[in-house]
Amino acid sequence: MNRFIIPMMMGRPQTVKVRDVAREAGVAVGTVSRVLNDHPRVTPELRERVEKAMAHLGYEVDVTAQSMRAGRSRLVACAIRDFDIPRFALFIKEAEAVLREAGYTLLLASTTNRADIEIGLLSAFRRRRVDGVMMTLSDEQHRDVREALSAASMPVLLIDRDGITTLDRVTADHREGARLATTHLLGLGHRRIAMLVGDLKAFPSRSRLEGFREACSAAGMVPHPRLLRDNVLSGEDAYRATVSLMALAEPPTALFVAAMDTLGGCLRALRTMGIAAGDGISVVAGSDSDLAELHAPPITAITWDLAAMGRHAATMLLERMRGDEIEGGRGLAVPTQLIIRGSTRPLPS
Amino acid sequence: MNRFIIPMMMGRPQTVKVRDVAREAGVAVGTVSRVLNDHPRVTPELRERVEKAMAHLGYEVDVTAQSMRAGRSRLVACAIRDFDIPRFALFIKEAEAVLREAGYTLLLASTTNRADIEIGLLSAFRRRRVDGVMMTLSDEQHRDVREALSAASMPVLLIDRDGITTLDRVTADHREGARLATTHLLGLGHRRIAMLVGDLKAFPSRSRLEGFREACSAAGMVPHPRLLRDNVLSGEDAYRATVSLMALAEPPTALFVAAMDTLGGCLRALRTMGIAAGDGISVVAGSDSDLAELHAPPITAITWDLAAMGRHAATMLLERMRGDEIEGGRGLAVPTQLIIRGSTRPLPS
DNA sequence: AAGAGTCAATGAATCGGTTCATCAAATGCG
DNA sequence: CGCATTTGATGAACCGATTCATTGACTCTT
Repeated sequence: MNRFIIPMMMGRPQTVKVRDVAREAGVAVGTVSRVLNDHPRVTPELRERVEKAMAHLGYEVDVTAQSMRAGRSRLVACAIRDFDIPRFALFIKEAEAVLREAGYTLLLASTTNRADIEIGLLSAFRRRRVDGVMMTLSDEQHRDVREALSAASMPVLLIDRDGITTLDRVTADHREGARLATTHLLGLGHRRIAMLVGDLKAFPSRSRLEGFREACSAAGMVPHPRLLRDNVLSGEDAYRATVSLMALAEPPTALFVAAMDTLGGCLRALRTMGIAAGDGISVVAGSDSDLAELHAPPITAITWDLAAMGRHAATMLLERMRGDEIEGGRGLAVPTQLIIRGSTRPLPS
Repeated sequence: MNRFIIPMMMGRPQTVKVRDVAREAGVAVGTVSRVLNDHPRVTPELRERVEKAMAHLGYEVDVTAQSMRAGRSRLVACAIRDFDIPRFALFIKEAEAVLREAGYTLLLASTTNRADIEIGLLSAFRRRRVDGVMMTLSDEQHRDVREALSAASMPVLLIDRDGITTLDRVTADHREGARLATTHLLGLGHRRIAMLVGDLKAFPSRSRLEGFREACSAAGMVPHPRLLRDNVLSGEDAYRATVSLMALAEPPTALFVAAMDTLGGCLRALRTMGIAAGDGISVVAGSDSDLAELHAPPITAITWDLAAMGRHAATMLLERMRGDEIEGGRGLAVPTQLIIRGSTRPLPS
């Protein structure tokens, strides 16, 4: 005898809807909705009946439909230039925890530090009715980016950027960190101090350079332009920059590797060239890491609380999304400190 | 003369809708939708008129509304136990790039390696009508988790987990990596080999232990149970485990720090105790890093291509989401290799 | 007991797209 | 030319929740 062949369930999986729950419980759809949203004026008796029906049918609310009706999505987008940077992960982790606690889900995208992608993402976020955005910018002065930001229609918070004062910003005090590091090197007698720094269009590098220059002029010293290398963004960049610096006729006696996550490239170059950090040359890292701490000798480094940055960013964005009336953009700077280790030594006289 | 006070625009920002575009272009709403979705049968003349109207009004589709109608969201969720792990960031970065290319947006959440959170996230993802999920699991055998997975209603891909063969899995060949590392140590004459490993309920640690045991029995050697430390999940755990191991009456002559991202803690402990890696004790790291490469001496380490894992995971999930009829779950294992460096030396006889 | 006021529950309208049955016009064919 | 077929456009219905004007029942007041 033939068996009927049961066809694969195709297309939209049939889900349980409020309508179904309402029918099961013998109430109106509006009542089910009120139960769902904890409306204060629902009799316990009905509430229980509805909840029983929901459990029985395995009902789950459709967030998409809620979003459409409410005009908000309970999504927060985070776009950073490259989340391959280990320490940024800490920022995201903390921000996500705070946001999830508040009922939001995190959307993630990477901008590759390109203005066109930043603009594209902003519009993609808007199309998704995202409730808030936290992001880095490749160039705060970029005309089209600024235009896209002002057309954003949802709160935007800048991560480690300080150029647009109408927006909320969470930064680290890189200027002070760089000033401390440079002052430390100057105090040890160093004068030929090389600096490896990232993209000077963006806040962190720009303010690190400021701090560097500030310390130099406080010591009555003019930094040598040939010892400044900008656009150092990756380990490979740092490797090349270090090699070329050490090949100079008058090589630096100290290296300030200020860009994030580039210490490895620099140390690799020094090792290849047979130069010992600390002994042959003093080295300061712009951001601390296991690598800096556990290197031999351990590397003097600047540090700050990235977890706190993540928490603050999420909290400030939540306030904006709640619609709190806050005047203008707020800037919050997390302090930086210098951890002095064995890689920075007095210049031999 | 009094000025009228213009009230702040409150509530829902009035957006341009297809209806408005249709009116502006003098066509039906259905036609605008067909232009939006590149329907083949639209005369170029009309298409142009509609596109002009969209540009003129600054129209942007509402992805939420599209999602609701279509029953899919073009969202892919990624939930991993802790994205503070630097190398995982690489996985996510590559996966996100592939997914974005295909028109999907990445949702991110961290599970803290807790089964209840994993279950909660699965249902949150379902409520958001997420199209696909990639995730780690704290315990593949956990009853409730398996139940939640089978009720998932969207494709789920496991990241570095291999226990549920009905699902797609992307793993690294940790077993082979551990086997290579252990064989290497045994070949150098080591017999008291300590192993620091994570949660044995999860695939990576379990299969590392298998590889370790396999190499041991191939050498006719029985590993000493007191030298095995599991549940080493953080740098602090590794620190404590190392200290306690080295304080044994018969301390190990080699340390296999197999858990991810725990090498730092181990090296910190050794430094504190005045033991030199390589010289006093041989050390192998379960995953490579700048720290391993640039340490003095450089640390022998297992490595694999996490970027490729990310790409594969995204690609396989995309195939599932396209609805390709694929039999059962597919398992893809990325190969691991051992990089031998100075931290592993022959046992002095 | 009539009128005013509360309180719960109802269900039609709404959010902003997409789909598809339907229709009109254009084309093909003998 | 007449009939069948194809093509392009139309707009009502729909996706699944929430909202709010409305209704009916009940409680106070006087």
